[in-house]
Amino acid sequence: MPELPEVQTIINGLNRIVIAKTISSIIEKRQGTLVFEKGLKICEFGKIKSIERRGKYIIIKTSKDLKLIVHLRMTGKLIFEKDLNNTSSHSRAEIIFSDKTKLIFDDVRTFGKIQIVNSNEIINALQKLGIEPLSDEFNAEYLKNKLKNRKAPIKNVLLDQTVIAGLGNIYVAEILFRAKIHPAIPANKIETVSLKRIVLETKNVMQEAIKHNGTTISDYRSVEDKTGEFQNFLKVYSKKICECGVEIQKIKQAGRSTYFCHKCQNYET
DNA sequence: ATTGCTTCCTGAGCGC
DNA sequence: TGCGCTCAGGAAGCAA
Repeated sequence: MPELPEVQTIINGLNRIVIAKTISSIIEKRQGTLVFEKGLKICEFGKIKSIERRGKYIIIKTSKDLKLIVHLRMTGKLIFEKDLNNTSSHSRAEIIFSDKTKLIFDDVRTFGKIQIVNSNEIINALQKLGIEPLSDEFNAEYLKNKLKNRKAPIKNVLLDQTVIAGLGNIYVAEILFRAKIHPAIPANKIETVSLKRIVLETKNVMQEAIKHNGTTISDYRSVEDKTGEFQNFLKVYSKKICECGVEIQKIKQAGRSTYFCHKCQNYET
């Protein structure tokens, strides 16, 4: 499931491969994958001018003042393909370039979408996003302020994209393990010294995961169709035994599985 | 304002 | 081999 490091890896790949290519057409292979801004008239898509990330969103800007806003959700992939005759098993949309290459949006579970809007259009979901975990503004003070009225478990609140943009289930588990924080502690009960560890480990985990091209548990692939390597560095997510020798606990929080070590992650604020 | 439940969807893995 | 069941989960929409 693509989270910030996977999305960043994809963007790095796109910037190597498809920047400046001219889009000749975009083909929808499964209805509902492409979402056009209401009333938008498109004559030409233009050239790919820039590719940026915000949270888990990929924002592709073109020379014809359009934005393609891609969200991969659970199983979405953007795979570059040199042969127009080739496709993939779950191709949902294909961005065709004038040089007879294409970018395939492949998505098994079909939750992913590509929104196509005017470059000046402000997307509600993007506007509501919290700050980027790798920015300097993400610090203990920011977190303390954001969490002060949140009594939900810290695990759930860290997954809230309006608090921090880009974390998902795998990385939150790893961050809380490294910060030695129990996932069920109410967010507003966590002391500043612990918040500082969360901030530090969030940045560490994000940087290390980007360095290793993200985490592939099952579906995630880079633009070049390669797996990430950070799965080799995971300490708790989908693990059975902690490195301390104790059995990893698996619980449900807000409908999602949480992995943690009850010995290393004490229920202390 | 905050929280949690449901929904979308397909394929893998499991027991029988 | 194949059937039916459970699980995986990001975020929108909704009710409380």
